[in-house]
Amino acid sequence: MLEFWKTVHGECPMERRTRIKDALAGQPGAELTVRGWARTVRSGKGVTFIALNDGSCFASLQVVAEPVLANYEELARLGTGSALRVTGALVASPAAGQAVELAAREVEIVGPADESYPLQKKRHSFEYLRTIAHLRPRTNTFGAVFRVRSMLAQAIHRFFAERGFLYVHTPIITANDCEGAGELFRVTTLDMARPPLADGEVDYSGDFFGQATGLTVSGQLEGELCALAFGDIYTFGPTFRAENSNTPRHAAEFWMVEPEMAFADLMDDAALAEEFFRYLCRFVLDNCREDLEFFDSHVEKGLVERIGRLADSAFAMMEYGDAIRELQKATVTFEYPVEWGLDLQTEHERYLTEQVTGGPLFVVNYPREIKAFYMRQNDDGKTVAAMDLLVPKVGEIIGGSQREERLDLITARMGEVGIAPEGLWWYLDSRRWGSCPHAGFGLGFERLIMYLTGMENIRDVIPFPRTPRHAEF
RNA sequence: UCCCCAGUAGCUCAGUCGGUAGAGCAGGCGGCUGUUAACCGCCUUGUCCGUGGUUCGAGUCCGCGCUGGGGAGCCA
Repeated sequence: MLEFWKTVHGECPMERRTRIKDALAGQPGAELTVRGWARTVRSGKGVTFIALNDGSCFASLQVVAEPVLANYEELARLGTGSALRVTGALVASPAAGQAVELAAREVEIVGPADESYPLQKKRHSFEYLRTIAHLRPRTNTFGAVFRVRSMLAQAIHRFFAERGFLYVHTPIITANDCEGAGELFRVTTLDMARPPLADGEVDYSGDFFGQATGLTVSGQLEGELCALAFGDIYTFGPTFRAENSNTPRHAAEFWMVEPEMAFADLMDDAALAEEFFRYLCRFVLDNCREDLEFFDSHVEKGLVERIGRLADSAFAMMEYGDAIRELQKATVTFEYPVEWGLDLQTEHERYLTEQVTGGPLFVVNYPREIKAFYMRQNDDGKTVAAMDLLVPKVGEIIGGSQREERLDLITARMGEVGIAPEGLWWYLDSRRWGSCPHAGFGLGFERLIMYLTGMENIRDVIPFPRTPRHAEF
């Protein structure tokens, strides 16, 4: 390929760049070329310092430019944000603050940035940075967030791969409108100005798929089908909810991890969730240390210690019924009533995980009336084998259950809640032949990132977030 | 969707009792032998979110709208 390039262009492509992460770990004396963006430019009388960052790590490399450089005058007036190529020698830094710095021999201004560049070398509010989401990856905070996001995504695959779970790609376009997990975004090629009608309703029979379709709200049902073939599977992909939710914890487009295990019950499910969660805590401590230290000092004090405790300790578990009793004997007053049969409100969940256990807490075996049709009915006739993992600040981060594997019981339950079995014939077939106990859960990927970085708004852990009225970028 | 709060210079914010605005940063000029979001001096910058009203006079008080944030619901 290189030979081909040379015959066409007559020269080599860009010489290999050294990533700043590697340059900072290098030994003095090394000659190298780095490329990146100026974070700050400080000019003294006879020397200019440029903090150069290429996103490969949190830290910037200090480039030292002296007046002997041909374009020194230009460099001394360089604006924050400029893209540069710097070739020079790595030298031990005579000043405190960094072990090594790059003594520039040649600096090319690849892409200048003038004073109208919106990112300044000062603190900006997260709200403002959301309005310039196209530039915010170049900031300290968002650089760290998106590096951690990438590392966590890979850690998730590694966790499941190490345990023999099959990675399944479930459909993004779906005709399931009865999963009961939120409003669907419609997917259609019909003419929205003049849709075909039948009996006053939109007639989707002529639509692209011959029926009404939308974007998936969960890959669980298809995941279950694959679990009943491969044993242990997981999905990891985008999920869409058209709910008009305006909170720091909800987005219209987010990523969800959904493992599903055959021949497993609720306790197996909770055990997997706990092992998974603690693995990810340990992973970021071991692999994202520099970014975590930044979050610890600038976003949430004590973050590293909190995650460290989490990685080492067992999670608490509580029956729903015990949770109700715990709330009823609480001395604080709640806005919403506490009574067996009612769902736990955010204030209740926070009290349990923040005041009662002071850490992650599984609440299990909820009343059947407040949970989804596919959850396995317990022998008491009142509860289902559901579990929620609650964590301080973020609230519910995992929701899961053992699934109802008995055809007669799940069919009866669908009838009770008004879901037509015809639309889910394929799902019910899994209970018709070779059915077995199985269980799984859904983890909100962004909520995990929030919990492990201390970031408090989901819009700040997604590069280009989609929320009501926001689909820019 | 409901409740609460906010919107002032490019950015972060102050603005008292109603008397048409100010600081830091950014930017410009100058200074400084090595700085650490450098520092020092001087200079420039406004549809006070929009709209209607009260008033001699509104950034300030009131109504409506828009935008943002927080809380709630829904949930991951």
